[in-house]
Amino acid sequence: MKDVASAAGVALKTVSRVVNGEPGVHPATAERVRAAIERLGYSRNESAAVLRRGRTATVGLVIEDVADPFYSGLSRAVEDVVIEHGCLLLSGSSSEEPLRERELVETFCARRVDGLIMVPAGEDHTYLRPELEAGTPMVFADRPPGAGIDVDTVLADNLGGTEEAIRHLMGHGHRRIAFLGDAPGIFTAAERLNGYRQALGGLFDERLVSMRPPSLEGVRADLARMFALDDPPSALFTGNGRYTVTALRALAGRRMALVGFDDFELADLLTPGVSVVAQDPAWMGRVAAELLFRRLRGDAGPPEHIELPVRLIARGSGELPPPG
Amino acid sequence: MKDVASAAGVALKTVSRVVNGEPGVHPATAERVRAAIERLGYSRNESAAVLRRGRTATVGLVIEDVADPFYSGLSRAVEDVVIEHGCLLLSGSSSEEPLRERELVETFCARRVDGLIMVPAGEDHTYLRPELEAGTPMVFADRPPGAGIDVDTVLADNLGGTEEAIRHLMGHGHRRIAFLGDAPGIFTAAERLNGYRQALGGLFDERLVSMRPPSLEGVRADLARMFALDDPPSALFTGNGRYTVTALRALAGRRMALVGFDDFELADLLTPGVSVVAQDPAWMGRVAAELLFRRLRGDAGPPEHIELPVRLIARGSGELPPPG
DNA sequence: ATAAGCCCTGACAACGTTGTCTGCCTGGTC
DNA sequence: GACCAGGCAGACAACGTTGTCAGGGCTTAT
Repeated sequence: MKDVASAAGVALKTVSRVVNGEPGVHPATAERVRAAIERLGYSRNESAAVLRRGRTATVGLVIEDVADPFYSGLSRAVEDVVIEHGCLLLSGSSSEEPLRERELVETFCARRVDGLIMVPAGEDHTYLRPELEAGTPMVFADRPPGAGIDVDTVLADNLGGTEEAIRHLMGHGHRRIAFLGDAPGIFTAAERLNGYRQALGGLFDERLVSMRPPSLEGVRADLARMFALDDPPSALFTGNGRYTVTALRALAGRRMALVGFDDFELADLLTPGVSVVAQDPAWMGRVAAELLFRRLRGDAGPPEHIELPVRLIARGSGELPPPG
Repeated sequence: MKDVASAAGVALKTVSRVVNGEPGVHPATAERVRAAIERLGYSRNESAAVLRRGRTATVGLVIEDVADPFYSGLSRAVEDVVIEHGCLLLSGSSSEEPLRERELVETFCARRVDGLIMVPAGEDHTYLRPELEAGTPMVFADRPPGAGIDVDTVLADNLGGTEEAIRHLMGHGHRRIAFLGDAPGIFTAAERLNGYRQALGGLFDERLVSMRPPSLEGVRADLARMFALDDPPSALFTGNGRYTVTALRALAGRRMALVGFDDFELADLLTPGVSVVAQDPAWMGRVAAELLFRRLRGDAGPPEHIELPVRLIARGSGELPPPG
């Protein structure tokens, strides 16, 4: 910038003014400066600008795993909103590890992101308090923060969606419905289990519930255990997209009624088509990002808790009758 | 930091030393400083550190679309390597628009990323020259840069993989094999078309080639046109994962030999299983990122051009015989 | 002709760090 | 007891930008 200034024969500040499009610069001077910029291939050092201005025009996003279609869809939507607002996105995957979540958040904060969108992995977010008090807006998506922290959240209707799925299966004659999902420490898994339990009422049977990390072997073993019961399940509810796919693979062609939480590509092309409770990750991302930018524009209202509806898509697998 | 210094009763510089783990600080003093840091909830302002040190510990990644499984897999691998090296990842999706690619790159450069990994959307990358001369290392992944720019690239064996796929179909008796792929301006699409052409030799027929953006309607129309020929295709080669899925949907259950480029989730669960030429996006991302960090460590050798092998996975759809 | 006012430009400090250099103080040695 | 070495701490400048304020020239009105 100094070089540009001397090349154009003006002062540093004038170059700064031109670069920032500030008014009060003679058009001819501005043109001369622009020419010098072009000639020298100058590009402003954002770090210095950030240091001086205090705003980084950067938003941090912590998700569980970009490679998971649910989160990559959410990511993309967040990114689009962020870019629209002239900002950039720093993102990181926590791999469902609370420590990595925390490291990511702290690194983002050290870089002074203007705001943070996160899908939490841990259950304790009190470490965020200093940052929150410092005024960094945060939005939790997909899962709420742990106890003691109250910030904006955007969740799906996990409970209602699961209830609807279970009632759908019951409507097709099923009474023995198994539940396959993530560890109960994960909010969405716990919430979906609640929905399952509520919808089943007295039909609930502990032995038909499997909550564990989604490995093919594990799911296979748990299914085998359930099928060995005197009164085995006639239908299956899977707690998220990964489980649905894993379960389909573990079933190995065995025909069985199934409804999964989360829609996924090709669900319609399998035989039978896989019925799902669909949420819209892009919508969730967009809503979360827009909420964040509202905060950045100064909206200081009380924390908002948004719940996005989900919808049941019947494709065949959920409409199979029980055997016999 | 100033506050921490006065709280601990030491000079600014001493705090800086403690924060950076520099030697030459008395353990007791260091402890006092750490306590003050803890008490005040201090966290270093990275922007200032970056300004002073000149390195941002940030890597930029430009891909086509994070929501695409191929790129999200690549993204995740890049992210892991980047984090491993203590850096952070700025990422953006170009949506296959050269202008957006350029904007992203320029924004990343203005933020002084230490290095750049990109899947280019445009065909002209001369705009990168100033940045390259300024010493910012770059690695192109999946597609090479446009003419006149020679930098590190990591590509898949598009040509060989496609040849293998076509020969596989021919080995099962097919002579009329259609090609469905992206616009020929996209490197991978053009390269795969070359492989198709070479493998077919004299059997090549212009009328069995469709290259266009991947919309269901478009693919459907092109397939209908081909099926209406006197000598319609008996097999289909699809030029990437999106086309494979779109084609499966457009075929609407019509049984037809098919091999697609790119593996995808559930390919094995469809009936018949979908045979594919699989590349490994995570591998590509890892290789690209590691190459970048080698450059960052000072390796100044000539640009490397790495080609990753692909492999044909036969699952059934590629082994269907021609009708009759 | 002088004063007032406006438009444009420039000097300077500050943002929060880190690199360099200098200096103090302690402890050991002759 | 004096000197030297080495460990530790601090003063100061610099990174590249932007906000503040002051000033110079030109126009316009009195």
